[in-house]
Amino acid sequence: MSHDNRPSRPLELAPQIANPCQACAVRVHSVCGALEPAELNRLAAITTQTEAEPGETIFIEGDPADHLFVVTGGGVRMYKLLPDGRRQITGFIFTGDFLGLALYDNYAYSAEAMTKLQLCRFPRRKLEKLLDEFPKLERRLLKTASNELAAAQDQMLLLGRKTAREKIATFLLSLSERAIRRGERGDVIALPMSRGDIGDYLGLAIETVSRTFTRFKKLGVVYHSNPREAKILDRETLQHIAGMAEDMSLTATAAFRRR
Amino acid sequence: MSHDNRPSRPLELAPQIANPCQACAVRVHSVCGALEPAELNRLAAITTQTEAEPGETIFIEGDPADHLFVVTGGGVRMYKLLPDGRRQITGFIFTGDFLGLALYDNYAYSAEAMTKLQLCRFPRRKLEKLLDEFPKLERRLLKTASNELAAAQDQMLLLGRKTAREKIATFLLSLSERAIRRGERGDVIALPMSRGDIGDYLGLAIETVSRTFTRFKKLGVVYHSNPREAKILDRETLQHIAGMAEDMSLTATAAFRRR
DNA sequence: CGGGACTTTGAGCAAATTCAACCATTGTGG
DNA sequence: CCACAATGGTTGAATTTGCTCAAAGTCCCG
Repeated sequence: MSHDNRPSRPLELAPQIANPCQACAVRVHSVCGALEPAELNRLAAITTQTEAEPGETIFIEGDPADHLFVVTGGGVRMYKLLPDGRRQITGFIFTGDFLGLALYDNYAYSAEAMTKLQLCRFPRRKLEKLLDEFPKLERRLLKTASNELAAAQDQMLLLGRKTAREKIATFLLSLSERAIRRGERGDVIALPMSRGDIGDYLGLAIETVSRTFTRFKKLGVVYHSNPREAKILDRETLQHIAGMAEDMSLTATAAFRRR
Repeated sequence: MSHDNRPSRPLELAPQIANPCQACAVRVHSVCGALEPAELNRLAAITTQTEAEPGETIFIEGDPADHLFVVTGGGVRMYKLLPDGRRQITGFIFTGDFLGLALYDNYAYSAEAMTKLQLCRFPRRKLEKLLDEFPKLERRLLKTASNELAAAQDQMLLLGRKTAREKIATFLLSLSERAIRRGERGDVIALPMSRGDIGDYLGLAIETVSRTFTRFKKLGVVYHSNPREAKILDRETLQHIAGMAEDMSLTATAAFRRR
């Protein structure tokens, strides 16, 4: 258990030799992509590159929200806890994603590295100053927030109204879509998170996650070479199981049904 | 069923005699509060005041997101549907709240009037132009989005990990806190939504909502003079049942527990 | 080779849902 | 003004989904 690893320390490397943002591979996918190369210097000036080990805590719910982050490599789980230890993972974050979007004084959730992690860290105060200067950046952040809000609503639908099978199917498909969006192949999916993480993300017990995976495997829908990888064999069926909420915008007729 | 009432029509009143925003009672509580009285004219110029009847649809998930709204009177439910009609209510919105925060092309959810409703309607394009002009407004919107994101995460915790009793207790307390924040009394709570709405908001069957209310009543925690009103008799116990996730920031020790 | 963490599988159980009546309130037409 | 339909809410019984508890299997690392 590595929760006593408090927020990470600056990287050992010399930080500002050249502008690290210029060379950053994930820039285009992330908020930083809103800025012109010339403007990037201003961003680079307030950036500290840091790392974290698997299991290490980036910040804890309730901590003063002094920093915002961009993940430049690795995966993060965000979560909230109940006093008795029950945990809800509110999201997984991967390379290129923004972490810590909170314009309030304290983090609303905790964040932990799932894998070895590289991060860019921005002091919140300084970043807010930069927002005043570059409206483009602020607009981008607003769109990011808007995006996350939509994702959160999808997740509410999943948590509140989908069955275990539907939850797992939706989860696999959304990981697949995320991969495709990043130009990776969509059929072989890496699962950097544990069964427990998946359960706490989908509102299921760890055993239910495992059983459901097994069921999908027996159905021939998914194949696992090992627990940390899933290969989608029958996307059609998976989409069918997931409930296909995605098609809603097209059908729209269902909006007239009530239970 | 009144779902064929499509987006509402302009109010009968002469719209621009004086600046209606100047006199607006909910301004301070809402995004409009970000602007100086002088700047309000610009906002007023793109505003249309409209109304809607109970049950009337404001917009449907997937519709082009042409307008944003501020609720100036009444209550709204936002929801998403699965193709088979299962519904998840993603939030209730009341007087002073912003509706339709979506900087993308289509609404991510549907919105329906729960009560007789007054709204200010802003064309999205024009409002976005105004954002360029008034960074204050954009910052306010970003804070609003940030806020909603935090609320969405709380709701995920509730949906994924709380029991029926905890859900109902949390729901009552959050309605109470909202009322207090608005300067109303916190013990007598109006429930403008039906049991079905509450169930679809909390991820419960309608019968479970009803049974849990009855249980609370028998426990002497809550009293209902009628189904649309709840009076909190024993706030302590209610908070205890709710799981008190709110205190997390103080205790923090629980962050080290795992299941 | 052995310990530990994670995963899978099985059996029994419990919380919440479903199905089915019944009750209460409101509005309508005779 | 009353009867009664309609809507929404409550209550009960049976069922089910997913959880808990328990044990065994797998993989990784030292």
